[in-house]
Formats: sequence, C-alpha cells, structure tokens
Amino acid sequence: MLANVSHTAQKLMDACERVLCEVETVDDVTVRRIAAKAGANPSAVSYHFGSQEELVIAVARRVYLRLNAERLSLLQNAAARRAPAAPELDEVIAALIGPSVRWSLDPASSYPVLVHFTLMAQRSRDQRLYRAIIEGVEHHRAFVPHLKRIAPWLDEVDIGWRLSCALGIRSQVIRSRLRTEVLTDHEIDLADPEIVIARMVEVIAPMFRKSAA
Amino acid sequence: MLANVSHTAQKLMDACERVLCEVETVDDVTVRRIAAKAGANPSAVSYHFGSQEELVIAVARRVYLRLNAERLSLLQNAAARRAPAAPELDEVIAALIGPSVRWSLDPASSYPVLVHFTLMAQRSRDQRLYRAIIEGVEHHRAFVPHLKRIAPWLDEVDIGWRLSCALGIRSQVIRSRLRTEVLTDHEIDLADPEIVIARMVEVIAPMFRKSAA
DNA sequence: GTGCAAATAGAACACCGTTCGAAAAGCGTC
DNA sequence: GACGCTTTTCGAACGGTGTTCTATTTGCAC
Repeated sequence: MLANVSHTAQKLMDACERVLCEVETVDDVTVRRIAAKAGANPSAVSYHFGSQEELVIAVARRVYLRLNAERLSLLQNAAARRAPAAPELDEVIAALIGPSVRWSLDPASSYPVLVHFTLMAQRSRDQRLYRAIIEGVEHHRAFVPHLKRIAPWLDEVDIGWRLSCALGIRSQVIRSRLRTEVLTDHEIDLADPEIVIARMVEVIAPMFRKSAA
Repeated sequence: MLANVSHTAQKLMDACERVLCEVETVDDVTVRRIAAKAGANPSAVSYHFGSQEELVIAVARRVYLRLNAERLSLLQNAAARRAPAAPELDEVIAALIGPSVRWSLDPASSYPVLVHFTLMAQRSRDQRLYRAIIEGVEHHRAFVPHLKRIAPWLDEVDIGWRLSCALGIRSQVIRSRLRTEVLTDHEIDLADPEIVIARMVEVIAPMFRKSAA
C-alpha cells in the first residue's frame, strides 16, 4: 500500500510531515507551502490524496505506526522481564504513556503531526475519514490482558475505562502544559519526560490497585 | 466592562455564541454568517473586537463565567453539607468535573463554545490572547484547600497535579468519546451524565486516598 | 444648528483549497 | 521508432475566507 504510491505522492507526504513539524500555527499549513517544499504543483495534493485533509491523515497514519510500535515494544519488554509472572504495573503504564510523553518533548520527533491530526479529527465534518484511525485501538487492547493479570478483580470494561482515563491524563499534561504548570506552581519540571512519566504513573497506578476501603 | 459594549457588539457576541452552538464543523464559523445572524456588517467584527478570534474569546470568557459559577456553587454546597468536618471526597470531585460533563451532554447548553475555544487556543499563534483565560485557574484553586483537608499527606503541588489529571480525564471522556466507547466495548452509557460522573469519581478518588502499599 | 467622534456599509485585497482543461510523460503494442 | 492510451503535471480560474480601507451616516455635546 505504501509501496506503490507514486514518487510525487511520497514527496508530498514527506513535505507535509516536515511542514506540520516546523509550523507554528495550523493556518500556516497550506497546500501551496507543502507543494513548494515537495517541488510539486499545489493541485497535486488534490490529485493524489483527494484533499489536503486526506494527505494529513495519510501522514498521521504513518506516524502512528511508529509510535505504536514503540509502545508495543516497551510492553513486550516489560512482560518478558517478569515472565512467567505478571509484569510490573508501573512498567506497563510507562509503556502506555511513555512514548507519547517523550515524543511530545523531543523537538526532533514528529509528534506535532499527531497533535494536528487530533485537532483535525475533532473539527471535521466527515468523521468517517477518522474512524479507521481513532477506532484502531488494537495497540491499546494489547495492554488489557496484562492489566487483567495484575488486577484480576477488574473486568475488561473497567480496564478499558481506566486505559481511556490514563490516555486522558497524558493528553492533558502534553497539550495543556500551561494550565498544568500554573496548577502545580511551576514546581514540576514538565520539560523532563522521565519526571513527567513518573508523576503520571504515581497517579494512574492507584486506579489498578485494590481500594483500601 | 461587559456593560459598556455597544449594541452591535452585544448582538455580535450573542450571534457568535448561537453560531458556535449550531454549527457542525469549525469551518462553518465565518464572520459573514455571524454578522448576518446579528443583522450587522461583516466588517463590524473587526471593528468591535479586532478580529474574529477575539470575538470568540470574548464569547468564551462569558460562557466560562457561567460554568465556573456552577462549579463553585456545587463545591460550596459540598462543603456546607459536612461543615465543620471536611467535605466528602466524592462530592468535591463531582463538583469539579460534573458541570463540564452535564453541559457537554446537554444539547441546549453552550458547551460547544468552550470546545471551540480550546481548539483555537491550541492552534493559535498568539498565545498571549489566551493566557488570561487559560491561566485563570482561580476556580480550580478553590478546590485545593478542601482537598488538602481530605488528604493532608499530600502537599499543594501534589494536589494541583491531581487536579490537572482529573481535568484531563474529563476532557478525554468528553472529547474522545468514540475512542472511549471502543475501549469499553460500548458497555458504559456515555450519554448519561450521572453514570459518567460516577465512573470518573471511581477512578479519580483513589488518587487522593492513601496508598495501601 | 454646528462640529466632531463613533459607528456603519460596501468595495477591495490577499490568500485559501479545490477544480478544470490542456499539455506532458510513461508505457505497452504494433 | 510510431502509434494510442492512461497517468501525471501544470497553470489558470473559481468561490470562499478574514481583514482593511474609504466614504458615509449616526449620535451627541456644545
């Protein structure tokens, strides 16, 4: 699928990814700029992808594959380290949220692509275009059996719910950094991914532990 | 400040709020549409507010005041109910996230204004315009002393961090409803605000309880 | 009534994403 | 190599956007 896209289509995707990473505001993402960077004609975007929106989606899909591969790799490491016992809860949580946090704080990563994609998905009229990616939660489902071993008193709905909540915490800290800084009196170094990850684990882990009450 | 805005400015804000609530996608929010609904000229937006963006910000500020008033009212009720003892943890959490959840599920509310504002704030070049509102977390700070009474072993940074995380969970469930539904196998009725609030409290409360370990 | 600031209206501007038709390029087949 | 057909490229054009500019009108104190 990725193999038989034409040369210009490939160059447009690369240019689009670079533009999405360089740009300061979303208004600067224009077909004319992307095309110029790719050495192509603006109308090539519509021709090869149907629309600018679909080009961004194609690029985002590519980036998602890389992020999710990193997540699953960390998860498998965590599982292997303790096998055949259940993996450490903290390591499983870190595998879920760690890559996002590290990418978002690494200026060389393509994380801005995913930020832009998420914003587009919330703005778009045609949700159909996004369902395939948004619903593609297999990489999230991979965490369920491990967490079920750690917290067998929770059913799969409970675990799915807690996974969703954990992802929400990650999004908040990454995207609403300013507000988080104010609420924590600038006492937490939100630019250090390992500190942020440790703080998140501290808050998420209790969701999967048996209540004292 | 709100009192001495001109008649047309007032009509533009009202029209803008209505448009933001009616509209399906953000591309349908145009100065020409807002002006038409207000019976004014498109250039009136720039004249009275400087730009379309600033008009939306002015409207969002108005809506935020209503939402935060509701939050603080619930918080004070929760505090009064148990005074002079510390309030119930569950009630404090429900006061924090409840209004957002209810508004977001009520088609008659102005919650879409806040959604649109949040998206704009993340897209904008000129963060300066948004800092005043984003950093206006006094209504969040009001929760800190009550939570400190409930969980005295946490310092204020810990509490601020947990507040931020709780808000992230709220945002995730409200804004990424599709993904949450998939992860929970459609077993949770995400259209019922009270069910959603109860589920959130179930997950957030353990953050403020002493760990069993 | 006069003068001046505030407000309005409409045309114009630069830019956007997309569409269209013609030109160009690739490529298998005679 | 020349043909025919499909795929791709290109540049102009279209309808739309937010904003700006310049008259014109309105409101109001003196």
